[in-house]
Amino acid sequence: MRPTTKDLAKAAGVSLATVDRVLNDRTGVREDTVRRVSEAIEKIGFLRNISAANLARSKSYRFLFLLPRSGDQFLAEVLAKISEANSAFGSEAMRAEVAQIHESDPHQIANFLESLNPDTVDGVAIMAPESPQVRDAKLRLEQRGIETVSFISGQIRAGADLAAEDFIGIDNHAAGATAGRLMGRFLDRKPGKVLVIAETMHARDSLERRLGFDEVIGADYPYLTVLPSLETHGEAERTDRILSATFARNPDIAGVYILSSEARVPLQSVTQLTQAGHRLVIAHERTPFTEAALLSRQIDALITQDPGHLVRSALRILRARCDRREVLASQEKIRIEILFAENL
Amino acid sequence: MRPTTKDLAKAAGVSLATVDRVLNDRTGVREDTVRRVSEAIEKIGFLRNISAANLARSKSYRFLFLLPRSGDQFLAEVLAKISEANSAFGSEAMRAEVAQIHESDPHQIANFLESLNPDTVDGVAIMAPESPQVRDAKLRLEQRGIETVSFISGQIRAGADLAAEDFIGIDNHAAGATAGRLMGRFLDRKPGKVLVIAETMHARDSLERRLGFDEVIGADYPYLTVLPSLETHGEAERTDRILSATFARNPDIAGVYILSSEARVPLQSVTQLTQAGHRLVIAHERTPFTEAALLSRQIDALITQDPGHLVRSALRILRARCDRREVLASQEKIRIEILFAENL
DNA sequence: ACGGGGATGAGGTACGTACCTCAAAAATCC
DNA sequence: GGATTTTTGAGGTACGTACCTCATCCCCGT
Repeated sequence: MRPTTKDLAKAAGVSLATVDRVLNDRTGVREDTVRRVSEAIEKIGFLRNISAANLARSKSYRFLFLLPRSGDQFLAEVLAKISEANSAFGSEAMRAEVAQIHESDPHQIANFLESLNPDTVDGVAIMAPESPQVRDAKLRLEQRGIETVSFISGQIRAGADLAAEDFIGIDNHAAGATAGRLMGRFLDRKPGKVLVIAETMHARDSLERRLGFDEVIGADYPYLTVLPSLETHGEAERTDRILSATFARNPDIAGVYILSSEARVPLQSVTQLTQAGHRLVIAHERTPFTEAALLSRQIDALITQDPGHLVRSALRILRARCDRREVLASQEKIRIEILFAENL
Repeated sequence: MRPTTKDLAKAAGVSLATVDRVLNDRTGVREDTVRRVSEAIEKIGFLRNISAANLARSKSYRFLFLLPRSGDQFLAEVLAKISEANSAFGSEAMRAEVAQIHESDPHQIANFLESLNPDTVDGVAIMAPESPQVRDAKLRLEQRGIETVSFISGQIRAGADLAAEDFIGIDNHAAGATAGRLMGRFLDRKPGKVLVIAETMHARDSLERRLGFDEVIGADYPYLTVLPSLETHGEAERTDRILSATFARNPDIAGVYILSSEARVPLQSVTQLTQAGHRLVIAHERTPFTEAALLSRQIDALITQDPGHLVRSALRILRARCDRREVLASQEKIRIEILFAENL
């Protein structure tokens, strides 16, 4: 049997009340006594029963996902996983809600965060481009007792030694490098051009992917030329236009790297402009669309992160923070997955 | 506030005692009343508070991993993750233990399973080659109220429609196919031979990987010749011998696929016999050794499954079975991961 | 209308922890 | 040494569920 607070009290030679005072950081306990209890905790291997504690406290956790409004399929997957997590974690007294805000306006995001009430929300997972306003708002949230994490994008600095728990998502530089490696190895060893298509290059995520991509190509596949990034702005017409122009000017494009999460618009143009899949295409994120494209060989490889894992990880980390508990780092590491038709 | 049994009783117009009888499948309730309670459950969205239930029952879950004795590094990783899971799930009243048995003797395994006591063990994750004896022993265990799952290897039939919860691990056919795809795309499009090295081809896992590998190579890269599988039996000396002989006879080996989980022995031979990494090497499982080999370019790609995920998945599935709960299928799907130096 | 038996209700205790009150003991101060 | 403050103990209630007992009710067949 696991030792209980009663056992702990006996082992420490104090009463239950004092054990409670020590465990919950209440005042009015001599330092000496605290030490005796702490030693007893070590000695008998006492572990607080969190279920019982939450029951007694009748505590439940309310978390919020702050997501952009943009309607791409990857975001839809994330939303689906959030509602899935809600039913899965339902019996554990956690509830996740969603708020969607225009990502382009840092002020609006900051205002929204400012308006959150610690009585209504225990933690927020924020998916938003980094900006000083949002960073400040996050700090203030934490001061007011609301836990926060950066979700998928918007970390302060990738590759820095920021704790895994502060940012939930992949290292975009590494993701770009992985794309670069695949591109380099899949293409024949002869000169050619590589096209990079993004929704916008203003997002740090896109920049980092591009950087990682270029690094690998530059170092190991110097015979490949990576063209300047084309920006679709999510508009089908514009995409068609600039892609036809680019393909016309560069008949020797051997590979295409679509680095934004919405591959649909650019891929449709690329497919039209290219004969019978003889151009290597690498894209990001698994959605019903990209999955189908992978199976029909319109896409050769997909670099993804698991939205279900992202969501659950965010919830587990927020919850651990609320409980002032450690998380299992290896479980929360979001992997850069590579998908072919074979390992879908 | 989440509805409690009290609310449920009120909503169903019955007493707490009857609610309890219905919820816990006790006898002495009219069918009609059961229906009324069930309807009330739907109506008010009642969800049993599992923490409170386990607390009341003072139930804790004791699970067992039955693993082979063989000391390869992948197994060591699994063992490490089991002890990690023990500390992570410690506060949730689950404990995982390990028993290691010679995998070669189905009788011994069956005997061991037979000896398990439902009072001591709630569930077992079994990693063992399939055999009629073990299959029977599993059935008997389940009859005696001990839950079982196949772990990593030993599933009855891969690709069949067996529920995800019965087998925890990757589809080895797909893993082999993924290796085949990588091999085919990474090699230049010119004739060459591919060497396949296994510890033994008697295991179904190895056979399936080989099958998947051959299928892809045969279909899409007909100019490649896959040599018969070499078996190392885990012996360094023997491996050295047969590999030098094979390389001497086949100077045009362009790629090597090491399909067993212990890549160390064959890789050391391959490295010695090959000049400066101009031979493509694909291996399985991430271990300290293969990781280092990937970084030093002795291995070009690694196909892996996450041991931490395997362990946690096994525990979650066993636990859900004990609680007669559904699992979140998407969380328990073990992915076939592809690793390069870039996405380690 | 009666007995029998199954169905139901009322109420209790327990699980391990949180949080409260009040009294008693111990340490501190002057 | 006495008064004051701080620390500690004892005991209670609560959380949501499980599991137990006993009393009562209703329905059935006769």
